[in-house]
Amino acid sequence: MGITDRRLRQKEEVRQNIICTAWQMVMKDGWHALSIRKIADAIEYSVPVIYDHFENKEAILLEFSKEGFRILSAKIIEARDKFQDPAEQIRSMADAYWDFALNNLEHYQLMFGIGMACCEISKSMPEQENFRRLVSEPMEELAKKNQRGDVNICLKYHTFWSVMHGLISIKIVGNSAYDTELNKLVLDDAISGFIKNLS
Amino acid sequence: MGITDRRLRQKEEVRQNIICTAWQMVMKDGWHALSIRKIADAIEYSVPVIYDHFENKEAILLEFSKEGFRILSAKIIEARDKFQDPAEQIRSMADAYWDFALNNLEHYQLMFGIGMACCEISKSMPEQENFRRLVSEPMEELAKKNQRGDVNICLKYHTFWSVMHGLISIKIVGNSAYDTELNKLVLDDAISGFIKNLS
DNA sequence: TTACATTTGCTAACACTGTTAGGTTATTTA
DNA sequence: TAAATAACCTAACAGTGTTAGCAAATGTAA
Repeated sequence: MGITDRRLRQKEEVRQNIICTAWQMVMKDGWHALSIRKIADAIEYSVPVIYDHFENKEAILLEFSKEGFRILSAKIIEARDKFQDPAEQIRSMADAYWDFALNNLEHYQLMFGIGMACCEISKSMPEQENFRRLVSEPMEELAKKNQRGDVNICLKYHTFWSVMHGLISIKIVGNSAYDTELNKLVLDDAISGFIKNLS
Repeated sequence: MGITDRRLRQKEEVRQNIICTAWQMVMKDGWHALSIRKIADAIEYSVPVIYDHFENKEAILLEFSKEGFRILSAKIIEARDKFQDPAEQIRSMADAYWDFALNNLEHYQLMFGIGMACCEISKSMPEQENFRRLVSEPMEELAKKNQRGDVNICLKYHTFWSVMHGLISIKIVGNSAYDTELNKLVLDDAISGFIKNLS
């Protein structure tokens, strides 16, 4: 009885050791630097031992993804319970979501699969700058037309792109969980609101 | 003269051949299945020839990212020029953006780095379902409070998440191109509009 | 205490990956 | 015809995830 207990405990310890070591690697050099061999080296076990605890490398990364959702949920609850008014609750939860993503960047990236190949887009990519200009121009025009000298076009551009990109990212990652028609409705809804805000 | 011309032409042909073959692979098995060796095999050249045309594997993928931006820009222009009214232009551009992303999924993924590890989130991930419920509840409450039986909570949840996720994705990928303060403003702006729409 | 069974852990290999050094062959220029 | 250059290949380096098969330690039962 006690013997099997201890064994299970020791096995769990090794498992935690794997996760902990893996996380240190992800934090230090990013998720792409994670390697089964390096983990095995660090925990001073041979490689196949890792496979006694995890089916494959992806399963380890999935662990962090799940952990991320757990942390996020906790933060969301905490934020919600600060208020009674539902509008305030939503605002508070949005803040919590935002803070979580920024403070747990690695978690968030693994949760939603952000930043794989073709990173470093930001620097000197004329294609992106061109796109930005194209989208901004009509916004500027609309603002001018409505005598809205106060609006920050750069900000509006970001809002616009965020709505678009966010919706699409979610559709791609969580494929077919919700149908395209609904997503289109969300888009129309969001963009209508966007334009209204600019008028 | 003509000789160097032909050489340049032939070199360009090989380059195009590499890109074309690589793209076929990406379309067939996804970007993760892309392999320098497989490309070399397909174009019937040895591996180092690839490196005469591209610095590394990422450079090939970057080519598709750039191509994606070119296609998107063209679509955006096309959509814009259908209208004179800027509000209509924005709406049209949003539609074009949407269509582009759905019709050029591989391009879009490479452009913004979506869907790396930890895919297949959709299926049976209680953590995500839990999160969805948590976020939806106050929305439902707010709608009820304002006697808005018409609003689709599922839709609102998606809009909410899209704004959040989109903003954050962009911040992560295009790191430090725009400062955090601006992004926070965008968030507040978007969420305020969101709540207003729900009242 | 001995014999068997089970768990645990390892070595070594398979089949890949991106990348590059160095040499060979063919083509072009002087 | 000889030197220079470009084109191209072989073979290797240093990794990667994953697994088959074996050895040793540990537990259980006779």
